[in-house]
Amino acid sequence: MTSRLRANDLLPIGELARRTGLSVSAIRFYEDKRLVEPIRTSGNQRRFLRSDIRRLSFILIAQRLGMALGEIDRELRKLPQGRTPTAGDWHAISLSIRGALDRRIAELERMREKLDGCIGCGCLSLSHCQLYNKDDHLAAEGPGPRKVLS
Amino acid sequence: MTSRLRANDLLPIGELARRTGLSVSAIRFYEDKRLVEPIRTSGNQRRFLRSDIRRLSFILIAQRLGMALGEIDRELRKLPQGRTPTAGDWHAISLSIRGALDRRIAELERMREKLDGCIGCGCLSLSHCQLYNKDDHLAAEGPGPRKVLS
DNA sequence: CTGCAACCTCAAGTTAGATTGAGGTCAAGT
DNA sequence: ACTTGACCTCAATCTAACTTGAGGTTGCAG
Repeated sequence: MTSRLRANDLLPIGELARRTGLSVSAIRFYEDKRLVEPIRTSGNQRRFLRSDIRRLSFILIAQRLGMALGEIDRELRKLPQGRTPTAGDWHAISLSIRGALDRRIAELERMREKLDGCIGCGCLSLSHCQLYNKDDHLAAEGPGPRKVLS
Repeated sequence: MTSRLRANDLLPIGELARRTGLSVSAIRFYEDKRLVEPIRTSGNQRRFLRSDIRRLSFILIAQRLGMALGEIDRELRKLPQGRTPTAGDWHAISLSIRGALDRRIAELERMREKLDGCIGCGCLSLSHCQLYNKDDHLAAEGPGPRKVLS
């Protein structure tokens, strides 16, 4: 409870885990995927910037919105290199995921309409049912039968 | 092009694959998971009922709605044993997945509202942001950090 | 009756997103 | 100096949803 862990304001991995709710192993995994890039102490221990808390929070939020780590990475790369992101930087990224969210909702709503048509006719038949339409491939989420739906 | 493959109206696996757009291996995989239960010829080849086309179509549709095979299995088990499902049977199941779809859309809409709050404040901070709220664990879809979000 | 496509089984590989474990090091308190 | 907890790496394991491949059989057309 004593040592204030100031030391240039860098956080060890356990601290970051505590503050984000992520597990230590998950954070290391994200480093592997280059979603965070901590510096190292002379003793080879990771040290994170305070702004990485927000970075990891963003990852958690984006995942809940259904984004894959790859997409999240792409968003995060829009952040400025070299300087700590400002509220404005995060704001821009938030707007971008708001767009993704809108599209996902719209997709599901289209599915719902089609399903309603199907409930009406009771069909569920590949040859007639609108629900099975390879062209609007909404299957961006979840594994699914890869060959067929991707 | 000659042999009519009537023979009691049973379909070999390749036919079923052709008609559903699934791969042969995927259908075998689904049999493994007991999502379809074909009978066998004396030579140990699978033979499917015509109604299995619809059954597999349902699987495809439900997957696009974001359902996992396990859930889909649970739905399919509501179908009558022993007799070929009627349009009414499928209708009931469609209603049930319509409910699931509604819930998913509602969840995403709640996320959107929260995100809007966040865009307003530009925070994305775990300690203040509503978006990070462990209690409404919407993370029913996609992998995500299991320990944290499930 | 032969050829060949379509079928069979079973084991291993794939991707995403992590977790778990073994074996070892670092650093802070006493 | 010692102990202990936090940290390190690296390899293996897990789930979902399949695919791929090896090696072998079936069944229908000619």
